[in-house]
Amino acid sequence: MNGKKAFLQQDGNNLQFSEATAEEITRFIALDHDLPAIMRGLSKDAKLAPALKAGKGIRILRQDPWECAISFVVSQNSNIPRIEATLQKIREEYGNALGEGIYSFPSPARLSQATLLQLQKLGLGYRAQFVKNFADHVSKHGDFNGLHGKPYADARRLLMNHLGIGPKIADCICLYGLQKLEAFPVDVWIKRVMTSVYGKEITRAYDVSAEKVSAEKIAEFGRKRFGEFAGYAQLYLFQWERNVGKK
DNA sequence: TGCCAGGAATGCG
DNA sequence: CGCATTCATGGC
Repeated sequence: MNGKKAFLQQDGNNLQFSEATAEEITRFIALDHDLPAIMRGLSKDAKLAPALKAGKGIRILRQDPWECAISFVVSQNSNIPRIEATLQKIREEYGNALGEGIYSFPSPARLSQATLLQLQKLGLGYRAQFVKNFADHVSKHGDFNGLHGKPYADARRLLMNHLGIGPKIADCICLYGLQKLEAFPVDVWIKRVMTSVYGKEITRAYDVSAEKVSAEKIAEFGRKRFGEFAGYAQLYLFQWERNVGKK
């Protein structure tokens, strides 16, 4: 976090942390999001309420936009264990050693020094080219072109100009990196849970069978249905769907 | 052991 | 546009 290591652990209602300030922790886990108010608003949707209840307390993090972007570019068409392993390799290979086996996430300048071949050797597959292009661009231009100050729709569109960033990953960057809480990323899990929970409504809204509706339609549906905190609805639905079948 | 993975680019009609 | 195919690799 912020190029340093930090430790955080929850003990009941008590949050314990070290090697970071309360302000840093508060910012990272976004305690400024008024979760009770957000839950009150979203739970007016009776179909969403079970997911909210099951995942009670889950929060959207405030991640560094750069790290967030690379992380989600790496995530595309992959699985979570592999994604975590790959990101760990990137940190070990190009980040700074912080002790205790912990490494910082590399800066854009540092990561752009990696060659395409080196990135491919980390197991990135075809995503290596996307990471390379994006690292080169950000290290050259220095920022995200002031994306923070732009409205959600503009930020999303600008992100999608980059190779390897489509609708879903742009939405994840908007949500977790830029704190555009109305973003509603649609992946395979969200597609599944949305068609099973809101199939009727989606069919009515778009006049296509719920199974055939495109990801972009579901994203639009989610934003309209859940409003300014659609991203929170997405997160709870995602967790809910992934935990189906588990205790 | 083949199917699937927190998708996106590309090409086609 | 909207749809189908292709992409590189590892987890299970």
